[in-house]
Amino acid sequence: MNISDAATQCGLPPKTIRYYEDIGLVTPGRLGNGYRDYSDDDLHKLRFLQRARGLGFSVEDCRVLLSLYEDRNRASADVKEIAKTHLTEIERKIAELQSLQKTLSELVHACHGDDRPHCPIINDLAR
Amino acid sequence: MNISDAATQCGLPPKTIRYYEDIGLVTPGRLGNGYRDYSDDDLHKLRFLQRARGLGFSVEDCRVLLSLYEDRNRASADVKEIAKTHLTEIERKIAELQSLQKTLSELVHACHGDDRPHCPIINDLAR
DNA sequence: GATAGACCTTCCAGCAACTGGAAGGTCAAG
DNA sequence: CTTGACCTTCCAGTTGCTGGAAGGTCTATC
Repeated sequence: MNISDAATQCGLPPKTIRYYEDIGLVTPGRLGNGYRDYSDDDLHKLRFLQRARGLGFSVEDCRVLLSLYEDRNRASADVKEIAKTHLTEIERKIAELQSLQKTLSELVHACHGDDRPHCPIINDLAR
Repeated sequence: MNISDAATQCGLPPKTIRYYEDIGLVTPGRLGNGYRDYSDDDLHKLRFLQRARGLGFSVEDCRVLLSLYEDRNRASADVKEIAKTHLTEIERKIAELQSLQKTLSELVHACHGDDRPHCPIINDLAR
């Protein structure tokens, strides 16, 4: 299967799929004309990557997850550890954004938003 | 005032301050020996940038906010518009992260995390 | 005056994870 | 036999810094 069909199947753009090959995540075979040729196994890995990236795992996490995916003797503890660490990071980011959201929404509410120069947002930034 | 003192005053690393000069945000004067010399006005701008970046505004937003900060005839509506757009974006990110958080915490809970290979996390990624 | 250490300068490279575009090869249809 | 849609590689750009190298300057001490 060529790259654009593979792209359609896994939901990743061809550019991204080539990039994943560059960094050694999924290396397809090649046809005589030099075109990439994706096997079912390659497609499974690409879909796996698409899902894992969609859940916000870093590409390096994905690399490890992919190797665990392929390892029939993996310990689920290894997978869980990565996911837990990632989850903690997500929760940290949520808290950080919620704090920004609170401050910003207060400022936005306090600002009249008319044609006059007085502006609590600017005043807060300048304090 | 030299760059490392300015850095202490505004809470930004010297490298970042130089970078802001590179991209035309705050351009200090120079002493005879070529060293940067930060005025009070420069310091106000740097502190403004530090706050605005801390609230998650992009550097390009900061550039506009800084020009509004310096514009005595600004309309507060222009400031409010930028802040509102940014706020919306933050709220979008929070929602996105909360969705990831929900999915991931379910998966983490479902995974035994022992030395056996069975793993709901991997299974979900591979589905 | 020499020297050490702490500054300062510029410039170049790299991070994450792609994305866009150029230049050129290949293939199927009409 | 040409058109258009693929494919290939390679290089550059994105965001917002950050690290490091190579070299100049300043101050204190010996």
